[in-house]
Amino acid sequence: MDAPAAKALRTRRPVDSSALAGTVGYRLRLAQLTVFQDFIETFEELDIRPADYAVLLLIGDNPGCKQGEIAAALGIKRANFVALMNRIEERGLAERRARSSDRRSHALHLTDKGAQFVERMKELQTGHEARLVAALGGEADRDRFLSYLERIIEGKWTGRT
Amino acid sequence: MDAPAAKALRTRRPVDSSALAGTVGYRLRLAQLTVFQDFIETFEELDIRPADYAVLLLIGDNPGCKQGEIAAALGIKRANFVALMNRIEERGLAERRARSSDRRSHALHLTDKGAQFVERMKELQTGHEARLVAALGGEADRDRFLSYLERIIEGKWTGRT
DNA sequence: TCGAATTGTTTGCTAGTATAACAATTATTG
DNA sequence: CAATAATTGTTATACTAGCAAACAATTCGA
Repeated sequence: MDAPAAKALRTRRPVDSSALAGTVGYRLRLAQLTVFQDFIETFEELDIRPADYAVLLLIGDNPGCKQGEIAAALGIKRANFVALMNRIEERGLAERRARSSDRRSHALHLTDKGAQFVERMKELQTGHEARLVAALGGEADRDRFLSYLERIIEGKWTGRT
Repeated sequence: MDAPAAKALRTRRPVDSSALAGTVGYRLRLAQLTVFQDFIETFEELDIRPADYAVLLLIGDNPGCKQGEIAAALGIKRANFVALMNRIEERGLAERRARSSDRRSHALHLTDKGAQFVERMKELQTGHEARLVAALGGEADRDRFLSYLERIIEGKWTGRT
């Protein structure tokens, strides 16, 4: 008899998921997963995930910021930000400095090593984004696509909120 | 002095997240979260989440399917599908039937109650989708948007995969 | 000065996802 | 046929992510 794979190809009627596939939300989720996957692979050499990337980028653009400010800008709860920031600090990429004005909060800064790291991050991000834009059809299509995303994010269409 | 809120408005320079916001992946994630949020609110009355919705819909369209087939079609691991299916079965919406041909696998079927449930699901989904399509600008824009998503999902643009 | 608010932190809970191992069953193959 | 391999559902386990509640230290507001 044939190999199992051949048999599978012949006898297995594929599951009909057309009712799901016709849905905007479902395809949006698939697209998001695809992009995240490529993002993760792109940044594998730096051993960071999307959240780390975002935090480092924002600290770089907002030196001296408080933890809560970065967290809020990214939709991360203060409580969950602690472990994230601990990892980043242990890797020597950023640090919490004391502030004279307010001893409750910490001022976040990139280290020199962190600044170099962010430069490398941006190089990798440029490649990732370029591939994605090319897949969309070019700059004009990217803008159109972003416009659609913006209409969804704006959120005035949602039921209760 | 002013109220705290007023002070915040005056003195807090907002965090600059423009480097992140200009990114396709970031906005894609925000849009996906927005849609999921509306989905969850829409289906609150039925007490189901996106995964339950997808499983019930697929069982309805593929009666007699095996657990592993539904799971694979949704990108869910067989191991994680068990608890999901247990909940659905305990609610009396679907059932695992024995098969004479292969006593290893179960044939999944909606119960009568489950079939009614799926009808209500589809009603709610229609409303959710209609709101979303309206936000995008109408049917033509939805098709254009889906086309963009498809280009991303196709995935031929990704680095390693 | 005293109560309220802010800030970072810890702890505990839930959901989602991944792997490994297992028993029962079925398929393959020498 | 008998031994071996593959399939299927299941359990157990772990790890990530996220949320809420509570807390100490500190600062603010009245």
